[in-house]
Amino acid sequence: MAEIENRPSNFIRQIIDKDLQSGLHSSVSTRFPPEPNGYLHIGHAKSICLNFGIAQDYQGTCNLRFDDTNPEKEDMDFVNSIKEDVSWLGFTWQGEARYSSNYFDQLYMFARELIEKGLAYVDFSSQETVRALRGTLKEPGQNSPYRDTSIEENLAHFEKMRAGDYKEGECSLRAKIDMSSSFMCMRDPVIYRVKFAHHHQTGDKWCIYPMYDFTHCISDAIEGITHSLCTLEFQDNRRLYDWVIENISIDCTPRQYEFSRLNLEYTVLSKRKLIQLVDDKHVDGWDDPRMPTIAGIRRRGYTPSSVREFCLRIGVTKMDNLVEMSMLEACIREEMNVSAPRRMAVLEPLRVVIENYPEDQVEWLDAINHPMDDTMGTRKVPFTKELFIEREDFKESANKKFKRLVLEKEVRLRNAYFLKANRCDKDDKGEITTVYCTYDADTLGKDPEDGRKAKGVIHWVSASEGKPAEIRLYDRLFTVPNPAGEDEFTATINPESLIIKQGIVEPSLADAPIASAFQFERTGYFCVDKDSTPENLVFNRTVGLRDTWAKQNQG
RNA sequence: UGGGGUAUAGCCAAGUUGGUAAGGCAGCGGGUUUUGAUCCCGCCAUUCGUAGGUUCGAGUCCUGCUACCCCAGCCA
Repeated sequence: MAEIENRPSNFIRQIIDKDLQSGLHSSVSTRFPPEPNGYLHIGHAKSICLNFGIAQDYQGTCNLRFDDTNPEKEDMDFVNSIKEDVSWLGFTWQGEARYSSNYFDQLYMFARELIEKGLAYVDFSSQETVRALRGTLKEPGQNSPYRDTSIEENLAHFEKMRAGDYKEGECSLRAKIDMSSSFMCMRDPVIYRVKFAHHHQTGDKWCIYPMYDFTHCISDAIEGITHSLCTLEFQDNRRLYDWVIENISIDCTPRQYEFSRLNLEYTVLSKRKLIQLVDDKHVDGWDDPRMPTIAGIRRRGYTPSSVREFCLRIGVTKMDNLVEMSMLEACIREEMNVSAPRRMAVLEPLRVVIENYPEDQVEWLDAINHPMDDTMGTRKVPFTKELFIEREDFKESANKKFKRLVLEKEVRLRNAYFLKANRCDKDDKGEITTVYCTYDADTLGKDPEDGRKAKGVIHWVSASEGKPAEIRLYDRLFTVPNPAGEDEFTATINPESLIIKQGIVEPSLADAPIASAFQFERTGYFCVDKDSTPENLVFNRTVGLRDTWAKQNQG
């Protein structure tokens, strides 16, 4: 109960509260209704969390319904991936997954009912004519010459449509509403069209398919949906939704409410653009970790609970929005901070030789797996004469603000000893190749007795015992906050959205299972990519650690 | 004067009968720290798109204006 009280309310929950209090409804039923013509993305997650979250909190139900009225664009691969993604997010739909196509027979009969009431007619006008007669935003439309065909003839035509006697585009069934309506969707909308297409659910049974506006409301009513939640662009369509429900014989009155869709900075969330990114090979596929798809963010290392938390935090309103990426990142950092075991990994290795350390000695030092959680225990980390440190953690000279290794100065090697840099080698290009150091054997697990202080703490990995690993670092996919607003959004793709490092990781990481997650101390949260093998370890950086120092030094 | 919507901090967002602007993210100070992380402490809207009006009192009510989003698929 307390959990429910902690849920942020929103205008939809307030409507539900009222409907429950007034007795309009005694229980709540929602549905998540994707068209199986693409992969789900973080925007869908918002809708999923809304619909399933309401069902959970009000002890109601939420159906998964595939809005599959356009077979040419849909297929089973998409329905399967959608089921997988909804499940991954942690939600369970009521009963079996539904399909709008389950209702094709009923839909057909309701269409007949409309014809019988004189509220629908078969129009043989060409699509061009239909468009021309529809009028414009500011001018009313004109009636179709087929608008006054008799009910009997319309019934016969519709039957012939179903029988396959008419070609695609030859005619359509239109609701007879109002050609002068200020709502364009009410100007005698097409509700059935001819399509000789194979359907993934109904096969070749049908050659006419109902349109969204006719199908959705009826499907909701059939399923007993009380609150039908969709995005803002359907606000006008609500008039048609209500018109259909009012004019057919069905004893359920679902209500549609619209909320604003999610927009996320530095990415795109439209199906068309996502398809383009994949088809034009700007990314490696639907599950590329840079993609805002559920599959992509999952592979990137986001957890279901972090995505749910994000959806909770962004709220539900009717306001157009462009949410900052930092909102999403904060959710996964917060979770990983408490759950991810710490490890050491060097992304860009620089060789360190400890001159006063025995040649072939390997010391297995204890390292704590989590600074705030003793139950996560410890592990052994090998310490040897040659180590790798992060290239950016060493400078020949630096100012006081540089809390890392500097010639003649001392730092603490994380989980190990104090280390002092004596000199370094460079190649012909002036690039530092090796740093020669000495360590203080009396500083393991304690500070030096003479009170010396380390300039900082840096991570490291044994050169001989560490494992090479491919480390994939990701940056925003686009260089502008709102690529969708550009003339050609692909022109703003960030060429450095993926940077691959050949790093070295501590040996305990060698057998980490795919998808397992860690904090690589000082560099971020990482997970094992599906490409990873024992011979070729691959890690994805989910998100970096918060780095106030780097920010301040950017100017 | 087509219609439908939306305007509260850099971003997201509470604010429901008018009573004196929640919270989160980001940011900024300071403390702790063997992660420049975490954690802790403090700061961050005299003002709610704008101009008027009503009122003792307006983010909430009224009027005008402005900006932005959506609608002319046999897509959803």
